Amino acid sequence: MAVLPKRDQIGYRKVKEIVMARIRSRHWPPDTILPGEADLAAELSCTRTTVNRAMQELAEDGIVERKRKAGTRVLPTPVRQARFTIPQVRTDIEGAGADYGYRLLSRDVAAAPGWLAARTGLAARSRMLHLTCLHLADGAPFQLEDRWVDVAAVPAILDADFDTSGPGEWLVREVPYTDIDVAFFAASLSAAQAARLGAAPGDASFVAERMTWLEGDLVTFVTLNFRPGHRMQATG
Amino acid sequence: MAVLPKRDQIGYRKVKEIVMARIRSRHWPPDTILPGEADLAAELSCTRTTVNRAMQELAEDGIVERKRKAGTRVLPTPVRQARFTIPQVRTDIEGAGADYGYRLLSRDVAAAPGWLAARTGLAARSRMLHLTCLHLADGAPFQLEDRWVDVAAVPAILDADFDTSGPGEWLVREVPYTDIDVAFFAASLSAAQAARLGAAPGDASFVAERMTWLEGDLVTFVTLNFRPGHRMQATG
DNA sequence: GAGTGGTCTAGACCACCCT
DNA sequence: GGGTGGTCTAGACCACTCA
Repeated sequence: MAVLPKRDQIGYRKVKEIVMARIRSRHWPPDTILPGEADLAAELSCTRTTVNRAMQELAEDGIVERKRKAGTRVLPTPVRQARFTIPQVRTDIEGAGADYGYRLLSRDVAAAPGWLAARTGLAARSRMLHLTCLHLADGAPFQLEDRWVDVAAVPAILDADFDTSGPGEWLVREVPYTDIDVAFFAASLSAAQAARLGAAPGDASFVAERMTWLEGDLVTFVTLNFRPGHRMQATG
Repeated sequence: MAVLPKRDQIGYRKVKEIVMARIRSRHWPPDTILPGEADLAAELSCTRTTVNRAMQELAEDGIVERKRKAGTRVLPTPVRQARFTIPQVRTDIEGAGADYGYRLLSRDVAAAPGWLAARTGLAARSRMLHLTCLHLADGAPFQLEDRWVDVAAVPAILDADFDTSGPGEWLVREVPYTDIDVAFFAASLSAAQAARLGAAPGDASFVAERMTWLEGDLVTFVTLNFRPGHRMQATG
């Protein structure tokens, strides 16, 4: 992963480091307009291309802001972002060294309920496949999945078999998508949910809610209730 | 933001589109080894540099995997990642169009408790500043903050005044950092927490836990309890 | 050993946007 | 209008890794 500079050439990683150090040391305090790329390139004896790449990454990292004529400005509050891999339950469980298990709880076809249509812009009477299933880690309930799939967008879903593996895996394998919206929140488990997760009613559950889109049309909406105690890690 | 290609030149954005389309249409199914950069460049009549940039971004997006001698491979399950901006409570509240309010609840200096030392690698007797405060939106409790700051790492913290604005803002303004670890989970509110958040004991609260590091040394550890019902959005 | 991606140079034209 | 960043070309050398 780490690539060493060949000789004593200045690379874009080194440029990034130098600029970051100057920002952190307040040599370039917040709101400072940095020297132009050409000037920096001259100072560091490299080409503008190299400086450009470094600065573009700093902009992507939320450290600086760039505008054509205005130049590159140090952001007052680094708008740090964190990334996390979108939870894929089998991978999560096996990655933790546990055995993955799966059970289909229910399957039916129905019209989209009003709340779903309202939130996603679906036509109110859209035919949806509604599935609920349970994912297990080492035999213990881990995550409860409640999923809606638009039959019009994914006709083949009606013929798929979800008795032995979940719809998430099938969808990610078979259906293209262009955008994902994710939200996370906490909710108290209902009696029915708690029973399935082997927890107590009212226990706090970490919930992920995901909408998947293909060119502006909803493909699937899923609510994932994790067993109490689950943590999601991210790094910035 | 959107930059148009100047004439009918092929740009890296266009290359990305073309490759993505071929992957989505199964012209290049999962596990396919793509043609080398030089070949693609020839086919699309552009330089290898342009293809390289496109492929690097696809790799960063989790669409393909690249290895030097092995070439570029289409990932079976796109390892999509989502990003979110690290919560900054004042920005969150004001961004939602509400008035931001703040109250300091407690302030004391103490040795690091055992659980904290164990989790962060701090020396067990480190002197820490321990603060709790409340952030309000339109006058209503929004988030309860419980923060520990290493006095050795940030001596100036003892002289800072947190009566009218929170330690988060002070730290982000005054103290450099290199890494952040974030975790999210759900927890039931204790009676004391619930009273401060104007909620009921046992209500499910969304919790963010953040550790901030400077070159391997802990700067601050903070636990943020959001009022029940709070949602965190992200986009992939 | 040899092929593939990683990165840099040197130079150019252009789009955007502030003044 | 003019300066700054955005992007492309053409060519080169090298590092990594697989066979």
